[in-house]
Amino acid sequence: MAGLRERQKAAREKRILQAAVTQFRADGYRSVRIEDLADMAEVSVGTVYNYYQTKGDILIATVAMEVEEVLASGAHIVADPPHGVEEALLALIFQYYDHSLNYLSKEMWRIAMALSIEAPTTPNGKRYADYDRRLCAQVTDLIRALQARGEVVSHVDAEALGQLLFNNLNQMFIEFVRDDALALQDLRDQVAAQTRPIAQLITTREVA
Amino acid sequence: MAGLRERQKAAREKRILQAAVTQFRADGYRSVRIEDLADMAEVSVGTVYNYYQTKGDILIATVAMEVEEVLASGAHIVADPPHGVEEALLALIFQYYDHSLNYLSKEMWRIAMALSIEAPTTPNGKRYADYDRRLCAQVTDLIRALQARGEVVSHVDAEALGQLLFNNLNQMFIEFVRDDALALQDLRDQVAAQTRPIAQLITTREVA
DNA sequence: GAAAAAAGTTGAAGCCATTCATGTTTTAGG
DNA sequence: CCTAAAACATGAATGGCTTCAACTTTTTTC
Repeated sequence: MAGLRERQKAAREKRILQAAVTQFRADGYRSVRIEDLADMAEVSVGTVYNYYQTKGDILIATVAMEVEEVLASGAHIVADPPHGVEEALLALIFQYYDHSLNYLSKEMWRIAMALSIEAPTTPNGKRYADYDRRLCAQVTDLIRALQARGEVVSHVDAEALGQLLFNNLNQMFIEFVRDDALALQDLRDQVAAQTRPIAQLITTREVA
Repeated sequence: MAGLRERQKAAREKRILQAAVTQFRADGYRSVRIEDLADMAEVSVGTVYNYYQTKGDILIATVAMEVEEVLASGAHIVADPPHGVEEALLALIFQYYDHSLNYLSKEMWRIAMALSIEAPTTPNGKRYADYDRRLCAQVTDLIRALQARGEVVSHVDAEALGQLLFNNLNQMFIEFVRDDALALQDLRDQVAAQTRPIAQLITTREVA
């Protein structure tokens, strides 16, 4: 069985993360001070820094929970995609989008993305970049699956196309979180409009 | 003629910006303190803040110079694109890329991008977002020009495709500046691989 | 079960972007 | 030219993230 020390550590880390998820959503990342988290988690400021290297680290930890869920949902779609190239691609993309605000606010996404760009060599930055890579791989995998089913023409480069579509959906997501006025439906509509022409171009044609 | 006050103001602003360009490149944005810029520009810290709202503002002002040049170069290509869809698209994209490190370091780009995502409602954030919009419009314009010349099939949605290609090149540029080890040539190769298949798909075929 | 060692906690101090009350320089009016 | 008003410069003070030397608690050893 785990020693006392180990249990206390786990409990403290959990309390800090819980405080962060609650406070960041309620008051906004910026106005939450480390001292607030420390108070709510009933530890000292110094202790917060024993568990997380920076304030941004705490945020990334909350983002990580969300992305892990998104990746898991995405895997189901890749394993058994809907029929039709457009339908399958949009199912995966919309899955990402619809999930994205479950635990996180737009502000939290903004800061997390900014961090990953600004400080790419930190553990945080790498972690976020790695999630991007896995999401991108999932899009590529979907295209491969559609090729295997004969729905996508076999001669297109699945990897290049997967990257292109992922980069687009990712950039559009950035625009979505940048503008608080933009609704999820707007995002869906725009990305659908961008993805559809590509879907049509790569769909296998009946050889009449 | 301009009054003394006006001339002094212009001179101070110029000295501050000059100090910023020099110091940010030499020592890195992060390690340059406002006090350093103030010293080099021979003004006080408070004065720096009379000319720029935040440290990020000063950075964005340096980025703005670069982007204006890039847009101007891009306009030439759009006005008279090389022949061939792939050639024309890559000419424009590579123009952007090759220009990008003239005055700015990768770190400066990273911070500027992070700022524009993190604080989208500030004048800075909006300014950067606006540059993105203009660059995107340029890609779209190029596609329209190629359609007008009959090189791109007329039925594709130039705007949707322009956005898709721009989002891709932009995202790839983010990855480029995120990784100090990545060379300009790597970026060019990767984006070429992603753009080429699309170029082929939208190129007008001879009707045999 | 007592003492030494290991592991972890603590909060005051340091650092730096940013603000603001005060002082100084320039302009405009007479 | 002199003065009032406007515009601007100044740098000490503020606030919040982060660090670190001193202190506690837990574990290990005998």
